[in-house]
Amino acid sequence: MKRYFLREVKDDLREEISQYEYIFKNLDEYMQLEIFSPNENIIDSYKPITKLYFLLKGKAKVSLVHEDGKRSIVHFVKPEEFIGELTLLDIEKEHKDVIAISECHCISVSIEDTKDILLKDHEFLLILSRYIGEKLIERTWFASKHQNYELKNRLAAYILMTEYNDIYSEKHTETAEYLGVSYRHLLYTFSLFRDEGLIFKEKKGFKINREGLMELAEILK
Amino acid sequence: MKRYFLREVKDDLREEISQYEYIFKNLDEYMQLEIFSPNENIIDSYKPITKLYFLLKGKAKVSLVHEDGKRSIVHFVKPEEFIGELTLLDIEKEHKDVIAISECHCISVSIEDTKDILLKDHEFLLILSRYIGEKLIERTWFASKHQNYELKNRLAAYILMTEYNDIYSEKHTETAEYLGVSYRHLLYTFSLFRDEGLIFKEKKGFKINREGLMELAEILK
DNA sequence: ATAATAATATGAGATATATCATATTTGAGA
DNA sequence: TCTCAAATATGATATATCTCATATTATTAT
Repeated sequence: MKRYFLREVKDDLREEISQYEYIFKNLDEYMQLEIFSPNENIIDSYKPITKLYFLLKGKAKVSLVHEDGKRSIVHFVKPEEFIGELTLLDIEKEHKDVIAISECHCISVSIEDTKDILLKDHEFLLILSRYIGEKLIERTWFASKHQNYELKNRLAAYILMTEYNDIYSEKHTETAEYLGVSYRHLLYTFSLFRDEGLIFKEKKGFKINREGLMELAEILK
Repeated sequence: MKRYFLREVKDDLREEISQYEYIFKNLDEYMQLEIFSPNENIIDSYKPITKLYFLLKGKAKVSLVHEDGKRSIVHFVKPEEFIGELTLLDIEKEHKDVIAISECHCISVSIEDTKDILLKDHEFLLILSRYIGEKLIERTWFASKHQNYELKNRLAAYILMTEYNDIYSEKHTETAEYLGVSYRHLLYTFSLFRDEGLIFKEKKGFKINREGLMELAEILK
């Protein structure tokens, strides 16, 4: 992980950051830019969280390990999302791992230094409430669909959600941990999709048949 | 549903309400007391939400109906919880049904009238963020356990969570919709629990064998 | 009190998903 | 380049959970 003070940051990047200054008003002196490499931990579940992060670029996964050793991915963090906000609010007893999937650029501020300011700032708190509320809505939706529909429907929706230019190229291991099914069963469903012409293997990922997948996914709404 | 202005409310009840005035500071003129009977809708998914509620007494269920007609209960609302807060924040496109299970006493304030005040009040927003954040943590935990453990473990944990004086007396229909399994399968698991001496049927509900259930539940942590 | 509706119960059979075993391929680090 | 761990892949078998059918018993509303 590389860390920079704002004044050390190159102009173009500083420009990018300045676009989010309305969130961390007057906290320039506390803001740093941190860059994480793929597979690097942004947050470690066994280390205390000391900073609030705001992701500018990249993708990270939030995951936990169950008592029986299996792992669940509970969220994929994307740009313009916070990391560590529940610790800022002092409501999380045990936190999760956050691991960079691709290179991640984050704004960071020390919780200790900025908590008193942020938690009295109604504009910040409104942004934060909305962010947490949207995550709650998204997770509630996801969990209720998980409870009610089988993998083929959820997988179709997930492929459509993550494809880019008609190519799906997520890792099967991560997909299984996110969708909460065994790797084996995920692969059965992939081979079913291939048999039915819903996906076509390419060197890099799978070409998708959008209409076919939408038909399977639409029951989730 | 019966609705009262604060001034109409009896002294002892007004006393009870005044304990929460730190939440709705200076909004006395907007506050009302609403009383819902069991099975009455506090929120209807097909009607717009116009009020923010704060539950004082009673229990309510938040549920949704899937495209295929099945119902999921996503949350049980208990005293000191909000209802309608995601609408206040303007982030919920489709909201859910909220139905009183027992008689529910709620403080209500009109969103239209109080939004401008509440969303600029950092003390209120901090309370709200924490409330939403705690729900997020709880729901994330619940969903990940659902993905990873089978019904017998989750049911044992749920029985321990809801029992009162060693008696479990939730409705099977609601439990099935909350735990996200078919009613049939829930009943199979109940009869398994009876065979194994984990619960004993009584006139009103089931007597529980706490140690036995804890053994099954402990893997969830 | 009566009818209608919801909740509780149980059986038979189907299937979505898990477990375990094992082999091949890919990618990252020394 | 080589090595080792991770990711991909496939088979065989077990089981957790679902669907549908059908009765009985409580509750609620008229």
